[in-house]
Amino acid sequence: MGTSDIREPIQKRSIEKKEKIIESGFKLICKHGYHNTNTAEIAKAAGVSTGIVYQYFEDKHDIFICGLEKYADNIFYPIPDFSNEKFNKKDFPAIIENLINNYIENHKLSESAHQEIMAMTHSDEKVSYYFFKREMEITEMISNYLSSNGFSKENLIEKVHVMIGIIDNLCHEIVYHKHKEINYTVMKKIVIENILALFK
Amino acid sequence: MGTSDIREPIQKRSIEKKEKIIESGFKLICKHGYHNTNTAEIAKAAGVSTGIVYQYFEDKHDIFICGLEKYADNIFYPIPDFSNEKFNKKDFPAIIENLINNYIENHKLSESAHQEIMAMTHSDEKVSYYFFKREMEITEMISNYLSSNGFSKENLIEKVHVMIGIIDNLCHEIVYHKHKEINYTVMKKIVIENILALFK
Amino acid sequence: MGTSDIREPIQKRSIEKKEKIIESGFKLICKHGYHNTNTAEIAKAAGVSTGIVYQYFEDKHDIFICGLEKYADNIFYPIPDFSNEKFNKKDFPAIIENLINNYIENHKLSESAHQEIMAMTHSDEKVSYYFFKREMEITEMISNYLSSNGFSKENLIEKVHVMIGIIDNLCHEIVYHKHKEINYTVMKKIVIENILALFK
Amino acid sequence: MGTSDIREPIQKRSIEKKEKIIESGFKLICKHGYHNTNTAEIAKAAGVSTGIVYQYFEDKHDIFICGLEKYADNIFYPIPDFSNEKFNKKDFPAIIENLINNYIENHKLSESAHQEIMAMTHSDEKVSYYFFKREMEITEMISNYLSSNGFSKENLIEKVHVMIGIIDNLCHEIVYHKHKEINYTVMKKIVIENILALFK
DNA sequence: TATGAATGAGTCTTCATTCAT
DNA sequence: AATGAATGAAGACTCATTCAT
Repeated sequence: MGTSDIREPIQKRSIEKKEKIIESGFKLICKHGYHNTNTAEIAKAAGVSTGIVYQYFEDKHDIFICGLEKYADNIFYPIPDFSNEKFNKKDFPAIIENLINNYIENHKLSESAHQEIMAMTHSDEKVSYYFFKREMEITEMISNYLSSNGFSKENLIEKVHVMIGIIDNLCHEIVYHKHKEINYTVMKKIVIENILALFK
Repeated sequence: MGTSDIREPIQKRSIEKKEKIIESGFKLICKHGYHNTNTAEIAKAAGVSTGIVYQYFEDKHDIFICGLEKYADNIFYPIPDFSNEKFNKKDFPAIIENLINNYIENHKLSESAHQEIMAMTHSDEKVSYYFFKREMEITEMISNYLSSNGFSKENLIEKVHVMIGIIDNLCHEIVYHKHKEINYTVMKKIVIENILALFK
Repeated sequence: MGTSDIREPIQKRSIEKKEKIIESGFKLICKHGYHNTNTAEIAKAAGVSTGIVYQYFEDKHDIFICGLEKYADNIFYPIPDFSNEKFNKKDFPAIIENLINNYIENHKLSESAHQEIMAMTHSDEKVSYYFFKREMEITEMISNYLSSNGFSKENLIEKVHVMIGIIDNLCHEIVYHKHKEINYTVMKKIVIENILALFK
Repeated sequence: MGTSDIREPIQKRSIEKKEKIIESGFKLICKHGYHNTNTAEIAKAAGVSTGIVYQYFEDKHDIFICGLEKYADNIFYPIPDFSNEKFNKKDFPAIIENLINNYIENHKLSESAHQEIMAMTHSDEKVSYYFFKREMEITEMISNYLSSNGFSKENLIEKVHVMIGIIDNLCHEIVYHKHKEINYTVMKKIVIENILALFK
């Protein structure tokens, strides 16, 4: 009846428990899909009873959203390790390569999370909202970074957005080993060159 | 599983009925998601009884796979309208633009099918297999086309694959209007230039 | 998702099945209380599966309401067996006695239904609405009957309402044998005299 | 069941705490219904932890019964404010009116308690027992009072019982405003006259 | 072939009660 | 004595699949 009796844990033990549920739940959902994961499994994986789950979360969906908020940074678009210092134009290739490697690492960590989230994007407004917001945030962040390093502002947003897409695709290929016909070392090289061309 | 009692319809009426179920089912599943679509809805949309569905299909999953096989060509990677004739290098930009427009049209038609399929890709081996296979087929098809038009075979597969990814991303952006910050006309222009650069 | 997929049975078999669920459900709920009766029990008592219950009814509550609508006439206030003919003033005592006997019969039949319904009256608007409406209907029906037989219209509604209350109490006493200290034959006689005095 | 570990509080603080739980619990249960009130709410309303509840009470049901025992006097049948002095026959109407007003006050205070208790009466033997016992006690008390004031003992119990029922109904009507068609001032007048007639 | 009524296992969620602290 | 986190059994409801007709 009340709007929500969700308890916000204060004690360290409880906080850890809540974190554990988010972690286990999000992991399972990402691995097997939202609908193929039930609350009993989540509770079991987190080492708690089913009941306690509902003291910390509204419902199953809430667990997923919490996981999204918690891990999204690392899943979608890792915040580039931009030092505040200006970079030299000749370092740009290295910076791109670094960015790519970061992405790949993240994709490896997040396993299938990315795809599950993409999946829910079109049937779940909350997921969709979060995903798109995050995508734009990172686009703007990179744009600003490049802009403050002397890159032309003209169509910068669009260029960065294209770049992110390219990198994202590359990562998927590499992490999920989608096609044996593709030589990933070559592909990576091509991607870098392509991005450099993009910013001329 | 095991021996099945699935009837392969011979009569025209029956064939049409089966096709209708595939069409309705696939459409609904793509629109609302696999788990948000139930067999009753599918049957109703197809104008048949729930019972008959199980005479044509193993189970609900089977309907989706059949839809995948039937419509995937148009959803994922439309077969480029390559005439067998050689093309002139100076026509390449136009060909690319054409390819992009084709893609966009297809995405519009298939609405959210693409995302739903991607979603199931990681929890469903059959979907995954079909998707990856198809992706590679089209990559090779385009590669061959370019190769036979004088493009260097060196890393061609990889280049084409990168290109497809870029186009795919562009289409998503345009079709789903994901971000209001992005100017899609500009983005499209950038993508074309970028692809041209890719093949130098 | 749709507003309701409740099926209205057309075939005789199905209609009977729906009736059976209402009957079993209402009986159980009245006997053990709404919260002490679960859907599995209702289904079992009706000789059907739990699933089918939800094809005919919105939810458990709906079953109860249907039972209410179906049986309420007999439970609360049986429609008095008023012939259209005028009655002679000297027959009034007999008519009252008849009314009382009718009530008692009904209470016996409905067992504890009456109390369960009263119980839900204050936490369930639908039940409450139905109950009060019915109560007034019968009050007005009797008022009209008496009025058309020459009884003064002055405060007639109120008098009838008081009368109904008296009869209702008497029935409860008699049917539930609430108190061994009470001589029910005597009580009944007193009630009749009291009602006569009411209408002078 | 069996031996219990229920602690009977001795210290003043504890006694107060137990009283508070009874009060809060009984109030909530009467207001929202037994099944719509959970122990967490009761504990919260009483300003104690959920755990402590089970040191003072067997279970949730026990809280309600304790409330019943504690407050029933005021809910069901308020002890008439009979002075021991004899009353004059001509004061009888005033005494009746006083009794009625007392009842109405009590009903207003107890809100829906009465109905909730009636509700549980038929699915709960303990409640039932207590309720019926109490009802008879008050009947006898009033009977004795009237008897000692010169009223004939013949069928006195039954008459008083009928009277209590009439008053009870009146109170319900007035307190819950059940029907807008009824003029309560008139109804009250009729009831008084009716009761006077009952005792001639 | 076709229907759609029927099944019942499976899922989310609640809550009385217990227990570690 | 007290807390409130934790338990887990129980219940409402859904839906893929089967079956009587």
